Amino acid sequence: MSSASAQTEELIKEKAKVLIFQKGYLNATTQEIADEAGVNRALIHYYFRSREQMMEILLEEALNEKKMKVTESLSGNKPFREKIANYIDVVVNLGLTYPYFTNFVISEINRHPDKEKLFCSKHKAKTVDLIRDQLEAEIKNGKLAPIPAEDFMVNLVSLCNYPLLAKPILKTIHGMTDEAYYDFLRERKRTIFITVFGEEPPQSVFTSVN
Amino acid sequence: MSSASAQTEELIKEKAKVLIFQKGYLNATTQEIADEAGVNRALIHYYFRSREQMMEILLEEALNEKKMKVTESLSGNKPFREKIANYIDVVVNLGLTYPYFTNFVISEINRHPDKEKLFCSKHKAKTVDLIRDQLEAEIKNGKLAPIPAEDFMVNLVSLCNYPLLAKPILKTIHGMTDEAYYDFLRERKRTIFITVFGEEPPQSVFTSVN
DNA sequence: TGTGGCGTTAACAAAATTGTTAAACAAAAT
DNA sequence: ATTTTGTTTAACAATTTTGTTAACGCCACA
Repeated sequence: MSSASAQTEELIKEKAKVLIFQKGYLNATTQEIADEAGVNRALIHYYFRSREQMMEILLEEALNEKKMKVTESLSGNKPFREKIANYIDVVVNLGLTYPYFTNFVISEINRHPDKEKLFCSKHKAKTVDLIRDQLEAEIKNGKLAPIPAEDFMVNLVSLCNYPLLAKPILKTIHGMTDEAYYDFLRERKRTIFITVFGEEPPQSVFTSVN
Repeated sequence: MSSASAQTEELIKEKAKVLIFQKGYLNATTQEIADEAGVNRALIHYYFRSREQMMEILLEEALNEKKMKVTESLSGNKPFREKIANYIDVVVNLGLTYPYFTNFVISEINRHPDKEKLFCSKHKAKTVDLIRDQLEAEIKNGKLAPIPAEDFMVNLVSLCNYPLLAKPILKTIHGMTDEAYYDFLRERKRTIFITVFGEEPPQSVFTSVN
């Protein structure tokens, strides 16, 4: 596999992700993807055989990246609040670059219900389990209002993901530019923490966007 | 317009909504819609001229229904918490029947950015304004932790909508049947209230699903 | 009874999208 | 220099999806 080849293949995947996961053009045609990458449409078939196979690769890659980052944010011997702060940071940052990724995954599941388990079961089940013990300990110690781990996680996921997903709507509501919207989201990391815990986050645990 | 005609037209719209907003088949073809309604595909063109025009009608109808219900839930002289409880109730119930409606709206906005303002601007801007004064009064009276109206609203919207939208994922995570999932969501109405206010809702303000 | 309008249908046409192929091209190896 | 290998392209073919049309059936009503 020559350098040029690897480059082109990567370019196509990259631009397809931009078009679909970033710009939210969920059903981009092969022509539109080729245009975005500035290459001939036939190359998509040369490298990926078919549109569908390319999609599967895109999905798997993005899924793995997210899975890895999320799992890491919730692993190790860190204190509970630090883990959750990391999680918020990671998910919001990912969402800032690929706001429509979740949207895409959901659409895919609806179109191919058989692949459902392939997508999330293993990974997400683990996510809840990564925090369950610590969460219950916090509650026992009176440091957190009692709440089932499932609800806590759903709250967290909702607060992190929805504002990214609903970007065009929220932007219009508040009459924001892209720039202002990103500022708003960065601020929201703290707001999410406060909403979930009822108190301020430790220190400046949140990173800025890449 | 004869009775049969009105019936068929309504049937097509109804079934299209089921397919797209309820089953999440976002890019249903005219054939699939016709099949769902059990009619000849040509009737879609007979009644709506083109697929696109039908979509516009579906969108407008669903949007108006939601707008009306949401606005009503937040209007009148009711106390703040009652309004918010009503809002949660309405949005979650709507989401139970049309979980992918928001998803669809977002996709549409991305495909046709020019229509953006048509969709939400007027309606949603009003939504925030419907609660701003009362929210600020609550904070002033020490009945609610200080929070900007925008953030409060985004929290609320996120917590209400995301779990519906992510139905297939969440169902898989917790290994739920459809039945169990609906129970979970009904329970969540209370959870959302508690998350947002940090305390229990008034009484049994929440209705069961229709 | 038969005529006209309306809803419905199947068959066809057009457009959009995906997939294939053969030839042109470039770079490296012989 | 020539072959070889791998990349890119334009042109074509196949498929899918949308849109159109002409004919059929049905019912109300003259």
